[in-house]
Formats: sequence, C-alpha cells, structure tokens
Amino acid sequence: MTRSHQGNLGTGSRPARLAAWQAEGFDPHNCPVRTILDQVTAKWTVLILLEVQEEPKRFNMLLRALPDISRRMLTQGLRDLERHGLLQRTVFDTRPPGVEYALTDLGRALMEPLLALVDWVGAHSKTIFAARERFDGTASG
Amino acid sequence: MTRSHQGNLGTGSRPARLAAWQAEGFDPHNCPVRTILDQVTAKWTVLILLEVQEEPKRFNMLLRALPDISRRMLTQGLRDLERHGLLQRTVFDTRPPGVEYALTDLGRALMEPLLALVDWVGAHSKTIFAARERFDGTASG
DNA sequence: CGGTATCCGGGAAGATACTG
DNA sequence: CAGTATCTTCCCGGATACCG
Repeated sequence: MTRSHQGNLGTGSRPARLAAWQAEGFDPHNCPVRTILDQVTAKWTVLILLEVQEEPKRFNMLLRALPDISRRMLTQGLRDLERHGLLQRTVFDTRPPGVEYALTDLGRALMEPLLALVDWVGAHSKTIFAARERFDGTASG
Repeated sequence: MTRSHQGNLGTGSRPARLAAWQAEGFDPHNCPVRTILDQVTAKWTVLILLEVQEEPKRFNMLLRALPDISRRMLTQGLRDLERHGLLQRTVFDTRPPGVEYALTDLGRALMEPLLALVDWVGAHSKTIFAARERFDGTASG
C-alpha cells in the first residue's frame, strides 16, 4: 500500500489540463483530488452540507431532515466530513448529551463551487432528462 | 430567465435552500438533481470529460489515457455521458471502424462549474489532507 | 440522545473471452 | 478497432440490536 505523494489534480486552467498533469507525473492511482472529490460528492454529503449550512444541526435533527438516510450512513458521512475538516463536531455536556455539527470555514468555502455545480445541474436538469428519454427511446426503438 | 423549477434542487440562492425546497415539496427519493449529480461526479466521468475536453478522442485512446480503467467501465461511463447529452458519439465508416467522442455544447457548459469545483479541491487538498491526518492521529493516538 | 457492532443481500466493478 | 457477454468477487448500505 504505497500511498504518499501528491502533485496531481489542482490549479491551472488551460485547456490541455489533463495532458499537462500527465506530463508532470499525474498518477491516476494516486490522485488526491480524485479521492477528495469522491468523498465530497458522495451520495449523502451534499445534502448533509446543505442542511448544516443553514445552521448547526444535531444528529437526530439531521436524521429527520434526511428522510431516507440510515443511522449508519449519517454517522459515516458526518465522520467523513469531520475528518476532512469540513465539519466541526461539538459535544455539549448536558443531560441528555447533545452533539452539534456545523460547517468549518473550509466547509463554508467549499459551498461556493459546490452550490455552483448543484445550481448548474438544477438549471439544466430538464434538458438532461430530455436527452435521457431521447437516448432511451432511440435505443429501444 | 423563465426557468420554472420542478420543486427540487435547482435555482435559488438564499441560505435556507434545503428548507425552502422542502417547503415546496422536495422529495429526496425523487430528486432529479441528485440523480444527475451522482452520475456527473461518478468515479470516472470527471476524468473522461477532462480527456475529451481537450479534443475528441477515440475509445482506445481513452483506454490508454486512463490507465486503471477497465473496458467495461469506460464503455459504461461513455454511454452514460452520451445518454445525458454531455457527449457526442460519432461513428466513422472507415476501415477499421473508428468511433469518436466529443463534448456537446451542454457538456462544454458543464465543464465550467465542474472545473471550478475540481480546482477548489486541488487548491485545498493539502489543507484537507492535513485535516485527515490530524483526525486519524487523534482517533488512534 | 448519540452513537457503535453485527449480519446480510444486491449491485458495482474487475478479469476474461468472444464478436462485428 | 470498438465494443458485448458472462462470471465472480467485493463492499456499500439497509435493518436490527445493543451501549454510554
């Protein structure tokens, strides 16, 4: 398991981006950005971030707000976001104990490009769905 | 901007976004944006889009450019991108037959917010990795 | 309340072989 | 060259039960 080395997907905005990365030793097996991106865009994380963005939330509040998530997956998603420094977990020593999750500064910063993507998809969802149906139609017809 | 939304993830930029969506009947089981977003950010799609963005590519060129992808997954990813209207598949009646994949206008439009996210992650990957190690360290130590 | 541990089924994805 | 078909394996994720 040799996992050490970065210097992969990152800044730079010319067209031949991937080619440039490859020229400087891009290693798809070992690309930190892919790892992070997979996490950030994982099934539940976007929704969790969206929830917490409004205001800090407690575990069961999130469980209720995200109707089809399981305890297990919520815990896991929360841990992962915390691990990446995007969420701050705060335990209150009350009775019964309370735990609050809030965006960190890093998490808040992430919301900008993330919401931009979400908005783009939202704005074009009809077009995309139309393309889907066209594709599925011609495939079967 | 007569963009009538369909009650799900989409346009709108106030803070309590999720709450607003829920108020107007947001259904997490049936959210088009989540479906699309999952596809768009799936394991290989970003890399595929990055590759064809430079210039149209053929199947085996992509296979070679993405060292650790399997035939099966490449085919599937390509089909999916085509299905969503992001990629244009063109067959050349040459011998031996050639097939070329290129971004559509929609696909090109997607690259802007998508690259913005990728760049953000790239720019903050060190911070995030540091957070990871800190988290893992305190967890085990 | 806020989790963790365990079991288990189904789908995702790799390897391989074959086809037009 | 550009895929498809099949087989198998692996791990994601739901359900459930229990702990601090």
